[in-house]
Amino acid sequence: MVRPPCCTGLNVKKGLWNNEKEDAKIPAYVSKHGTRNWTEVSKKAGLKRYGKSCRLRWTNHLRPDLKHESFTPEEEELIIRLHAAIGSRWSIIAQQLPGRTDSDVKNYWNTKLRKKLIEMGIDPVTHKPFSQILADYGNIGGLPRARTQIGSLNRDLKNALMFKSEQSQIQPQGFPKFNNHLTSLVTSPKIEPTQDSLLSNDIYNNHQSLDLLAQLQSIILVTEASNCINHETAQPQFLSEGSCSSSASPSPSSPSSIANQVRSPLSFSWRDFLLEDAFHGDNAQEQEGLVEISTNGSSSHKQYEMQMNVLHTEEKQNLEAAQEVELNAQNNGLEASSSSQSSFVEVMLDQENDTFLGFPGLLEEPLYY
DNA sequence: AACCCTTCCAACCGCGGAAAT
DNA sequence: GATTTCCGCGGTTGGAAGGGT
Repeated sequence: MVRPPCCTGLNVKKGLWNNEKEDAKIPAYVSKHGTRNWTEVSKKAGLKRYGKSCRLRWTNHLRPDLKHESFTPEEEELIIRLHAAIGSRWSIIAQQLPGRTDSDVKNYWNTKLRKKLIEMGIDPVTHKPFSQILADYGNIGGLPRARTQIGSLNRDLKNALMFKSEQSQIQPQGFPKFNNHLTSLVTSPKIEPTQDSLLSNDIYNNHQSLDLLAQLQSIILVTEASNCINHETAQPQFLSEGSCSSSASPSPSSPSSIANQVRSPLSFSWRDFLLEDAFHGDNAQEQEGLVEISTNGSSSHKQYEMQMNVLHTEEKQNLEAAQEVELNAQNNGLEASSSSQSSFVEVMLDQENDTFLGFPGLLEEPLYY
């Protein structure tokens, strides 16, 4: 007993939506019946399109709340920063940009921002200057733990190196001269903004955005923490000793697509590398807390439910409670069939106003925009 | 005017998870 | 529980548009 196929026998149309009558049918139907079932929308609105195609047309073009003007510098900055924090999770990034779709953001990144960063000498994947990557590339070669992690430089780096080699002006430190609005941005919240910088408008200057960044970074950590719990034995070389529950065993019943990604020894990831440092936090001066993050053990990042319960270490009761939860988390990790897992990460907090500063080691280094 | 090249973006594709049956 | 469809996401691509020669 299975669902009947929705579109068999239908003479389904593909390609551009250049017929205004087609476009008009979707909003008319959606306003009456909503967007719950796109197959129904397609059928009942009389469109010879797959429901999926109708949904795409609606979400990317016909939705009344969409912005159609070009991206503002502020939006541009936000995209770059969020991309630095969470990578190409366009739907999450787009949620922070009212009126923009994931497709908008993705296209804008691929056509404009990526190139812009490359021309500035910044690797759009790691958000670090190519010169620093090269330096690190040399340094990392000497580190025992990283010997097998370094593969080849990515295509962008190569392109940029070619691009830079064509430039007659070479900057002393290997940094290009910046001449656009991104020039003076420094992303670390710990660094004082210069007067002429755009940090006055910077997202780091309001706590709401800091919270957002915290959540987004948590996605990375939750994802990796989940990997850690489920697949520690499979990928021990990417995670520091002690950063995971050592008693956790892989969970065959809940395979994670992220965790299952085969990480070739040759495919070096800066995110993995930085994350590894994040678990080595050594910031005695910073007030540290514990962030409890609950996951449902599912593989996709969108499935995670996060609780950002900050527990100050100085509050003994909370700490004891946190330790108890941690213990439970470890126990849960032992259960392959457990539907709920927990893990802990350290965070840095601003003691005065109790706001999120970052994860130890993760964003301590400034980004170079 | 014709051709070529680049840019841009709308749409498609494939995947994984959820939901329906 | 098995099977199929639906939905949402990120990556990729085809082709229109624009600019240069």
